[in-house]
Amino acid sequence: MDYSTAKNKFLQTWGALGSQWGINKTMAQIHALLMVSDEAISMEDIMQELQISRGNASMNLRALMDWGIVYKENKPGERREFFIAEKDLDELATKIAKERSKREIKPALKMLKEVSSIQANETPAEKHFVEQTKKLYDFVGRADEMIDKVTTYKDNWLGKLMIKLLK
Amino acid sequence: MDYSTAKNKFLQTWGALGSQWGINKTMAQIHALLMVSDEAISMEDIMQELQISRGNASMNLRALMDWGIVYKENKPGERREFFIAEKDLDELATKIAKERSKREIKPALKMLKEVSSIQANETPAEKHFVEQTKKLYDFVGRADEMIDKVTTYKDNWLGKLMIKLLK
DNA sequence: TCAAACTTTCAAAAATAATTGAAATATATT
DNA sequence: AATATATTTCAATTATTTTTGAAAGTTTGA
Repeated sequence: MDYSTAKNKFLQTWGALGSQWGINKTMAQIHALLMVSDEAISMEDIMQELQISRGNASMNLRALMDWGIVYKENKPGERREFFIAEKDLDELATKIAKERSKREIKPALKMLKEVSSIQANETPAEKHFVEQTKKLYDFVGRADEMIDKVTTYKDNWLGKLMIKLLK
Repeated sequence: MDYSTAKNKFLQTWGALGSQWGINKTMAQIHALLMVSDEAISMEDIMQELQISRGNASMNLRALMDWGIVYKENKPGERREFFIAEKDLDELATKIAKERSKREIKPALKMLKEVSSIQANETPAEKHFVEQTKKLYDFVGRADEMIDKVTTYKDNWLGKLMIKLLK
């Protein structure tokens, strides 16, 4: 397999993986492209490489910067903007985890807290509803916390020890 | 907030959360409905409660059973089928993790192995591509492994210790 | 074996999400 | 200030995903 084929395969598969996890395919692909590029890339080049429109490129680059995993880079003497990706994978994972937690998990937790706090009457149905949503609240809360801890401490000694122990 | 409002809010929000993580909204909602129900539910009742068609209910129940997180239950003297959800949340998380790993992560790993194995020439671009995809391969592989271990051992003493230590 | 009760399948329709492209806006240069 | 270059916005279009519903299939029991 040659470089160009490999690169295409990578961009293609990474985009599909993104989709499967609720991330816009183009967004995943732009990030993938920046990840494997040895230098900053202009919007023009991104459009060219992924065959996408200017609007699409602009919007998804904005989203990636909002996530904190892509940065602008200004080249001296160059008018247009260049982009680079966060390449430290631990840092990347941490940012993605924190962002998804904030945007998606935390609101779900809030809802679980609310609905599990209703005054249930004596029927089995209502009692069970409260019981289950309480359990779900505890569980999701713990999982969210754990992901946060695991990503935060991934590169320190404690984390390394744990990860080793888990092997 | 009364029971019916709370239940609706739960089903609604859980469905949205599913969507955000690449899971069919109805599939997430059927599972949610079964999770908080104190008894097995017929397809008819699921259709009724979520206001969905027979085909939709049938297909998504099939998918949930393929994931191994919903089971059929036969009531004596009853012709039609009833459904119950896996209610042990550790077990649920384990099954979801294993299934997503198998369907989505493993194929991505396979691709990363392939594309990072190309014979790169001396250009910085090709060298960097191989370097990055190799790193990605290692990282995704480790993450995949860790999720597997964490979920598998979640309810034994080792896991409990770790989780406590991570607090 | 037949018919009633129930479930599955899948092509067509509907709903949702992503993308385009051109006008508007912003920024830099002369 | 005027012009050129670059970026953003967003209504309209296109693509993708989900849902429907009726026909086909299956199972049970009379």
